[in-house]
Amino acid sequence: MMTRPQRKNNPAALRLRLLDCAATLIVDHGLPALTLENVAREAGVSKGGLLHHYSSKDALIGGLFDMVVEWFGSQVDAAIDQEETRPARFSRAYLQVIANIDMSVPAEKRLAVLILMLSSDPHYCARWNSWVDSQLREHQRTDLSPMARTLRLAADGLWLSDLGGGPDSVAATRRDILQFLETIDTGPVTLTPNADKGGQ
Amino acid sequence: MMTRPQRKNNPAALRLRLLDCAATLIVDHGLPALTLENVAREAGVSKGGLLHHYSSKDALIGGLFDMVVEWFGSQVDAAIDQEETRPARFSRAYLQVIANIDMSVPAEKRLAVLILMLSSDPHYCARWNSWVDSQLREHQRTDLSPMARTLRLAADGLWLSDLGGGPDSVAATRRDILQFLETIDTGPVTLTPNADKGGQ
DNA sequence: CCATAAAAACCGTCCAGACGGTATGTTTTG
DNA sequence: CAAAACATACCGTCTGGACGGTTTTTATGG
Repeated sequence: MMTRPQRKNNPAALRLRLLDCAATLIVDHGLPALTLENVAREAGVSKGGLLHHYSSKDALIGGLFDMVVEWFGSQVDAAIDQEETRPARFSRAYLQVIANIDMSVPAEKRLAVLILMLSSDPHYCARWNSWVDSQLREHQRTDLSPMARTLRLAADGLWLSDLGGGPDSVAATRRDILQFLETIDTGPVTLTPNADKGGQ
Repeated sequence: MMTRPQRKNNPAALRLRLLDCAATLIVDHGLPALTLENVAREAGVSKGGLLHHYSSKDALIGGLFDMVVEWFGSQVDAAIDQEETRPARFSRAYLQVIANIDMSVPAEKRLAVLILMLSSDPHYCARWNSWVDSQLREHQRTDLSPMARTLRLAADGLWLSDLGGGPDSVAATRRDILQFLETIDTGPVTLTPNADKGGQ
């Protein structure tokens, strides 16, 4: 009755494992550690086996990118406020997901990979931007305010800080920041209309 | 009377040019483009010439790091609010410097390099963190608030966005964000003490 | 149920190119 | 002329990936 009759070799699982090992390698030992041999060894297969599923290193990285973006997207979707009308709905979820990342959990290390890829390859930068744009279009009613932007920027900063183990990666200070961001949320969101210094 | 009698070969200038070319290469073509050959060619010297001044690739990157941090530090110092008592004095300057970066100016591209280095090498992460820590210690009277942290986080996000040409790298939206951050600055900075949801 | 053939999954080896670095010149400067 | 500033040639290593072989799975037909 099982859909997968439990074969000895499980290609789908191996593909996942390959991506996970690649992510782990990058996070734990930096980008240069991402070699085909290392990934293959870590996943317990030969280089030939790896190249069978991902016909080139670029294909592997591309698959990794897709996986991470999809995972992040699903996390944000799950964290999105139910209240349809709440301002910065998407951006708040975006922040929550990033803020709640626990780098000690292997699966969540994946997200750190994204920063690496974004900062390394302009190509993935463009793909990431287009993803964010599409999400923003989807939530244009709630997430085009400067506050929403600020929330996302702070999230990105937190994200970056996570990677380097900066002072903001400590749980306590992180709670303070989230609390503060909540106050500016529920606070006076309307910009003072007498902002006159709008030069150019 | 001039201190540098205009020699045909100017080692000091070449060292600067080497670092600048390295930065430009990284920003324009990603980290993997940073090879000794590329840097040397871009700077118009041979690889031997490059290795004469920076005896290894690590030495080159280290010099690049030092240059960028020093440049950023001087920029922040110059942008620091004169008013001694103003809250988030340092963090606001930090934000201003990053927000005013014009990536079309070659010299300012250097800053983008920092992100790359921070996200690549834990070693430079630590050095950067220690720099920030020292600055924070220096401004502990004004820059330890959650708001100050938030300002810096948003600045980092903006910084990251600059690198990838994200939606927040546009000058107009950037002005909006800065304006918004100013409002939360002058607004009610005191946290509501009845924040009870401090679970975990 | 079994035989068998084909396709998919996987392995181990080898190679060309790139890259960091060395060693040894050659020119310029003081 | 001595030392610094550069150039040229070269080497060892690593890595991506091509290639042919081997095992496992699946499809087919009786």
